[in-house]
Amino acid sequence: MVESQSRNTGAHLVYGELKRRILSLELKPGERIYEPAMATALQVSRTPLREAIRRLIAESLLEQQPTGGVLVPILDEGVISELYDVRAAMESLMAREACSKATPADIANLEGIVERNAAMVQFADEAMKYGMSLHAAIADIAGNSWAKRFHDQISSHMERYRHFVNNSQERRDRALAEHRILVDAVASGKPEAAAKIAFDHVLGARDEALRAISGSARVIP
Amino acid sequence: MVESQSRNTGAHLVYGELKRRILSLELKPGERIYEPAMATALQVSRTPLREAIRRLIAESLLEQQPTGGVLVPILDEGVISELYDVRAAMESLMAREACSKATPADIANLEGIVERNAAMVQFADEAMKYGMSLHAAIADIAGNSWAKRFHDQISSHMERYRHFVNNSQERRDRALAEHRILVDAVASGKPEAAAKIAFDHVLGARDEALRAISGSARVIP
DNA sequence: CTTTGTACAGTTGTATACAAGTATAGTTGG
DNA sequence: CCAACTATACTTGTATACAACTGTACAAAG
Repeated sequence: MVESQSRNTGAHLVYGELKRRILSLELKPGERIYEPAMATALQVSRTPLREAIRRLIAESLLEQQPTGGVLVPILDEGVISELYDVRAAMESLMAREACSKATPADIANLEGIVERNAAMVQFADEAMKYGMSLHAAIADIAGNSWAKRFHDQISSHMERYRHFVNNSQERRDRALAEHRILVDAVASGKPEAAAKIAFDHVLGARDEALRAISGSARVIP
Repeated sequence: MVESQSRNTGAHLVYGELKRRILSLELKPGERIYEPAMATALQVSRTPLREAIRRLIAESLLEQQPTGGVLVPILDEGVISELYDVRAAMESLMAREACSKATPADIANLEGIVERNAAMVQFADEAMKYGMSLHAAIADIAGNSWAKRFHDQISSHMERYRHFVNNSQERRDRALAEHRILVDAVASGKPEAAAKIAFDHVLGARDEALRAISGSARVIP
C-alpha cells in the first residue's frame, strides 16, 4: 500500500501529501480544490500539482466535475459496501492462488503472523496491523500484481471510512479465528476452501462495519 | 468500457488517441515515448500530452522507468493469466450481486441477449460482441461501480492480447452454453451458483487463450 | 418582481521558456 | 588497450505567462 519508491520529483511528493490529506479527512469530503491556492500552500507551481491531482482523479481519490472543478469525493454509505465486496473478491482470489504457490517457508511465515496476531488480539491497533500484514503476505505469495494493485487501491479508499468503524473485541476474536482457518486452508492446499473463507471473512467485516455506521453517526455529512 | 463523455479538453482527446494506439499495438510494446516528438505528432503542446501520459501510467497502459522515460509495456504471457484471473473474480462478484438485484425486466433483457447470441454463434465477431454486452448488462444490474471500473480496466488491457487469441467454434458453443446456465442462475436467484459459473466460465476462456498462445506465436517478441 | 443580458472576477486549460537531470560519445590518462 | 572522466546533445521536470471558460453579481427590460 505504501508507494514503493517514488521518484524524487515534486509531483510525487505532492501526490503523497494530497493523498495523505484526503485519506485522513484533513481535506474534507465535498471540499473543492483550487489550484492556485493549493499550489502556493504546498509551495510548488501548478504544473506538478496538476499532475498529482490528475493521478488522484484516476484513482478516484478526487473527482472531476463536468464543469471543470475538482472535488474531494463525499463519503457515501453505499460505496462502503461496494468497497468491501470488491476487496472480498480480491482477497478471495489471492487466497485461492496462494494455495498452489505457497512454499513451506511461506506457510511458516503465515503461521507466524497469525501467532503474533493472537498474542496481540486485545489491542485494536496491533490486531489491525497483523491482519493487514497477513493479507499482504498472502498477496505476495499469490503474486498476482493486478489483484494486488486493485486491493491496494480499495484499501486506500477504505482509510477514509475507518474513523467511523470501531473494531470490537468480539470482531477481533472472530477475525483471528477466521485467519487461523484461512491459513490452515492455504497450508493444506485447498483453494476452494481458502477462497470461500477469505470471501466470507471480508463480508463479515463488511456487515459489522455497516451495522456500526448505520448505528452511530451519519456518514454523509 | 467506452469513455462516458470526455470533456472536450485536448488532454482527453490525446488520452483517447494514445490509448487507442496502445491497445491496437500501433504503439509497439517496448517502444519508448518521447514527449516532444509525440506532442508535435499529435499537434498539441507537451502539457496536455503529459497529462494524458500520466493518466495512462496510472492505468498501467504506460510504464514509467525509474530513470524517467516512459515505455509501452511489453506483452507478457504471465500477465495474461493474471488478467483473466482478476476478470474472473470481478465477473463472479458481479454475477453474484446481480442475483439479488435483477428485476424481471433485467432478466428478460439478459435472456434476449443470450438468444441473439445463439443466433450468431457461428460468427466470431458477433458472438464476441454479444458476450461482452451480456457481461456489461450483468455489470449494470450488479451496480457495483468499483467492480465495473476494475473490470473495464482489465478488459482494456486484454485488448492488447486479443490478436493472439483465436476464438474457436467449439469455444463459442461452450461459451454460449455457459452463458445460458449463468443467466438461468441469475434468473432463479442463486448467487453462489451464478458466482461459480461466472468464475469457471472465465477460467475456461483463460485456459483456452493460454493454450492458443503457447501453441502459436511467442507473445514476448 | 422576474427574467434576460452583460460585465467582471476568478478559475481551469494550454503553450512556452527555462532548469535539472540522463545517456552517449569522445578524449585523456593510466 | 582499457578505464574513467568530461563535454555535449537531448531528455524530462518545473515555472510562468497567456487564452479560454465558468459562474456570479448587477443592471436593464419585460
